[in-house]
Amino acid sequence: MVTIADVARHAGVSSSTVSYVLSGKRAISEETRNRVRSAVQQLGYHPHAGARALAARRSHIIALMVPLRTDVYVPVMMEIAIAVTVAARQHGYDVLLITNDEGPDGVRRIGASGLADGVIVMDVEMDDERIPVLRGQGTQATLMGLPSDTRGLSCVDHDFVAAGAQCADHLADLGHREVAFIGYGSGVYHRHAAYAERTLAGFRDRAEQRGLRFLHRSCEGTYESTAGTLARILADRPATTGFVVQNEGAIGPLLTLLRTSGRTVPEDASVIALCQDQLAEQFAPRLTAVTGSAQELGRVAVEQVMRRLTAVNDGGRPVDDMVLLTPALTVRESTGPAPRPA
Amino acid sequence: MVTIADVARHAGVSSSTVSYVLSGKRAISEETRNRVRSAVQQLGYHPHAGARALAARRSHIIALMVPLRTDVYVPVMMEIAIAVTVAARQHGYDVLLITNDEGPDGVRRIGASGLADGVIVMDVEMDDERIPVLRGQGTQATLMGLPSDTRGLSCVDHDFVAAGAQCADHLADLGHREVAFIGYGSGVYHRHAAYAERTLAGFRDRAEQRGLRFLHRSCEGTYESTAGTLARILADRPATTGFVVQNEGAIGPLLTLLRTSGRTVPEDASVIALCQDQLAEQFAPRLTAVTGSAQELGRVAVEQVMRRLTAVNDGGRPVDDMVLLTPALTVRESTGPAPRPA
DNA sequence: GGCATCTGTTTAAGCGCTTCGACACTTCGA
DNA sequence: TCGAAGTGTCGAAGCGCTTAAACAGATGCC
Repeated sequence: MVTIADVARHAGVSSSTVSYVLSGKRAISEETRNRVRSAVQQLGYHPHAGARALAARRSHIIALMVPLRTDVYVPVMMEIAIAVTVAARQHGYDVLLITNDEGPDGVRRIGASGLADGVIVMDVEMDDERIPVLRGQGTQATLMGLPSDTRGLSCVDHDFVAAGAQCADHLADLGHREVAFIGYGSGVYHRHAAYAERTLAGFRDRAEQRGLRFLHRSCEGTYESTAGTLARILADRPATTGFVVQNEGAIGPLLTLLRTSGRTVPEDASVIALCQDQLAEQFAPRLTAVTGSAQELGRVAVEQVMRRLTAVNDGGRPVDDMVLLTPALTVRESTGPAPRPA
Repeated sequence: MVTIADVARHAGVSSSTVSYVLSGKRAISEETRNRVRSAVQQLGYHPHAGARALAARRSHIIALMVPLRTDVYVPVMMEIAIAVTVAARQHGYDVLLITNDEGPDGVRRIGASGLADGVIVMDVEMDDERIPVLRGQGTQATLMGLPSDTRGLSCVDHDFVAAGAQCADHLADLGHREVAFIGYGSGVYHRHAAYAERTLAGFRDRAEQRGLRFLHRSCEGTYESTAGTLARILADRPATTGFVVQNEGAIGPLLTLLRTSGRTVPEDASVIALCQDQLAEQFAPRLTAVTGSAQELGRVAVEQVMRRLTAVNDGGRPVDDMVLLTPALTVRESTGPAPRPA
């Protein structure tokens, strides 16, 4: 293994000089700097991570705590995880993957062992058990999601309320009067998952403002469940012409079922999906969709932790910031003007 | 921060004794052990990861290198990543997430810095650039995938050849004579992605053995692409009654298109999907599918690295093992006896 | 010319842990 | 009864790095 001492010897300087060249924390003459740099190159030197963490009391690692549960649309999580990793690397950080099943103890472990300098917590609940631990340890963290009490924490999330509102607006603008919101399975609402409740609230409020009659039905995302849900909707409100689907699994079945029941999209019924653009493009007709950027979410989360880290490092108090990313509505082929009532 | 010295003081022993209690590397009397353990509990001691890595020359971290690319079915990757993380924790290891875009340099960095003790590399190509680096550094690694030269490495993968063969067998058993294989987009084959080529080869060989007439067509996974692909297949071979789909995006469109063209599944046409069971269950009819377990893949990969790590640690030479996991065919509602020729 | 100041570099003291060798004491076998 | 072997604990060295403090030499100022 190549150590800093090897580099120092090779460049004819002391090891502290090498350290200063690499960290830039002290002025070093250009000549020395170049000698050191080329020694580093030639020897293929990489500082030993553990030694660095021990001496500098910073590991240059952030932990990403991901849910183990899979009732949420999983591809998005991977996209976020990758976005976080890429963004972190740009700050010289690596990402440690922790699963949710470790719970509060996981957060404790990471903080107490100095394994990570900061934590990004996904799938945050309103009254998350991990939050008190985070506060107690003074672990620098960013939450993806909005807990009830955000003091001392940074948060970032999609603006689900806005997403819901956009759906209502779009349908209202097209002249629809009776609309239905096909949500996640009932378990998700019983758990009070914030993203589900907030989307629904945003939709509901805007729908009321715009004078829409609307229905919310939960749906497990299988074909049968979707069939049942749709049947109930059409039984209760036969005049429904606008559909918003949040459960990705229900999209395909819904389109098939509408077609089967003799409704053409978008002539007879309009469908808006709350899902990734990539998915929305796969269907026929291509779906009008409201989408939040997973990339952006990951990037912002990393930036928030970094900001907190540098603040603490400079002896300051980190600012608690909180960012809501506005999702975008992309109009495609699945929405159109409401049909004239028969 | 609580250090080992604090624990030692609290328990009235030396810090080396604490270390031995925790690692179990030397015999310690039961009484002392208990005193130390309770001190650890009371103080909430967690060893400093960096210090430990420095002294023991093991970080207790394994790196997982995931592809940045997204033309592969992404949910599976997240499932694997989580399975790896959970399995690693059971061995006292944490998982560091690295993206493919760092390429060989990423592997070099991880190895040289002692950040991770071992690496699991996903999405391995036949002639992967990272392999020589791995060998050169003597980094302990497991590859997910089968490169051409596996000397000095452990590998694990789904047995795609078997998966393809199972599809052919199942269709042949049901009496189908003309079958079509709807694969990934042409880019995947141009890249010589092993999973795609091996599945196809397995299918092709078995289909020939069983005397099936077959066609392979690539497909991008959009509705249009699937429509085009199906149209070509039916134009070339109107008597085709068996379909195998590997591209997850093409499944929904294919079912819709078959229905639209007046073919009922499974009475007029049988469909087998190569995808996750969860996805297969979402369609109507539920799909007969050949599925490899992502969980299992992750678990085996971790076990392989662990085995190598302990071997090296005990001064031995790690054995190169290579495991192919046989996927399972689950018969559901989308396959049935071939229709009698009109 | 002498003193303060600035620049660039080195020296040395740890960071918190593991582990080798030493040591004290007990037990066993001949 | 004595030496050998085993058991349980400790002391101290050292892992590779950072960083405060010291230092040497050049520069500027009065």
